[in-house]
Amino acid sequence: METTTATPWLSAEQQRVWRAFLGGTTVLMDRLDRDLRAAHGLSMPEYEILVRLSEAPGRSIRMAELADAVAHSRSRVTHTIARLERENIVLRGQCSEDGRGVSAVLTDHGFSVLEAAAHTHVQGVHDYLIENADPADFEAMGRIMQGVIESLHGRKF
Amino acid sequence: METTTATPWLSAEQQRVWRAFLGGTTVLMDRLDRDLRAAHGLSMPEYEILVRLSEAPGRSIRMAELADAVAHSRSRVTHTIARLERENIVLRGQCSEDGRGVSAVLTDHGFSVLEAAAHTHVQGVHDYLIENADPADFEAMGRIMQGVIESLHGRKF
DNA sequence: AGTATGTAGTTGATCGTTCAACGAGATAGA
DNA sequence: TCTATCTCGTTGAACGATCAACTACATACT
Repeated sequence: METTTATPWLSAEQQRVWRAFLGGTTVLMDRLDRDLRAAHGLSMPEYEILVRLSEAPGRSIRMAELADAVAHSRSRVTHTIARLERENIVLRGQCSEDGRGVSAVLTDHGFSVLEAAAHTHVQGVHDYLIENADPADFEAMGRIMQGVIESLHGRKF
Repeated sequence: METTTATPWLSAEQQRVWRAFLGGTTVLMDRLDRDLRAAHGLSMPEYEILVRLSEAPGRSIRMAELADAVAHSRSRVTHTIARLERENIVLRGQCSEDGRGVSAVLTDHGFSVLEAAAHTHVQGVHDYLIENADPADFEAMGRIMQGVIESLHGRKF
């Protein structure tokens, strides 16, 4: 007789946690995004990209690498960088060593926008997430999400 | 002398956790969404709405209440329900007791779509998230996200 | 009753993301 | 060298979310 693998249903408790996760990430991301937009005209995805650029040598990263770092599609990064370029926050540079390569570079203006935005963002993360969280719980969440990344994103980040 | 409240910077460890959270939710949601779309033509937001409807008395919830339950704007819910209505998964009903009220109702066809989708979804949540997570860590994440919801979503969910 | 204010839900424009298709340069094999 | 095949990055169309404006009904006040 054949054994069909039954779908492993979630326990009531697991379901409760999963829903809290869904709802929590929704309101948290939404709020951080709104705060950033209101104060600096920057969306969360844009902000994340700028952070990566600011930390890279030469404040410059190749498009594909950038896409991988923030886990967005290449197309998405192309569009996002195009928008940021229009605002003079980043610029595109030809990549030496690879004729196809294009790298995004954070401008000085972009860097100062990011510096300002970082305050808003970090304050939000602190107030909405860290403030009322038990540090041990916070660590636990880190372990879990790190595991998720490793299993779904081919061991990156 | 005046004391300006300094931005409470994140520790290296907190930053590590926060980035894992950002990256993890991105790849996790993306994957769950893709699985659902590929197998049942349903997005995550759509799926969440159907779950709420399926649990409600009469498989029916008023638009505003639904919007609040999934933490989406009313406009967004209107559009989403409109799409689902086109596919005969939900239908709109006039709400008795309130002339303005409209309630979304899950159709029988919608219910069977949801039943099928639930297998895919739950399997995903299990495989990508729960499987390799320590149960205590998982509980910890639940506490944190519950706290986030309570502070940002006016104590709902 | 009549007016003002608030809430429910919708609409259409705009903006950001996804998707499929593409051009161009790199890489590997015959 | 020639020709696959792969990766890089872009493009434009389609789709979904956001936003401001709006209609219609409800509620509260006078």
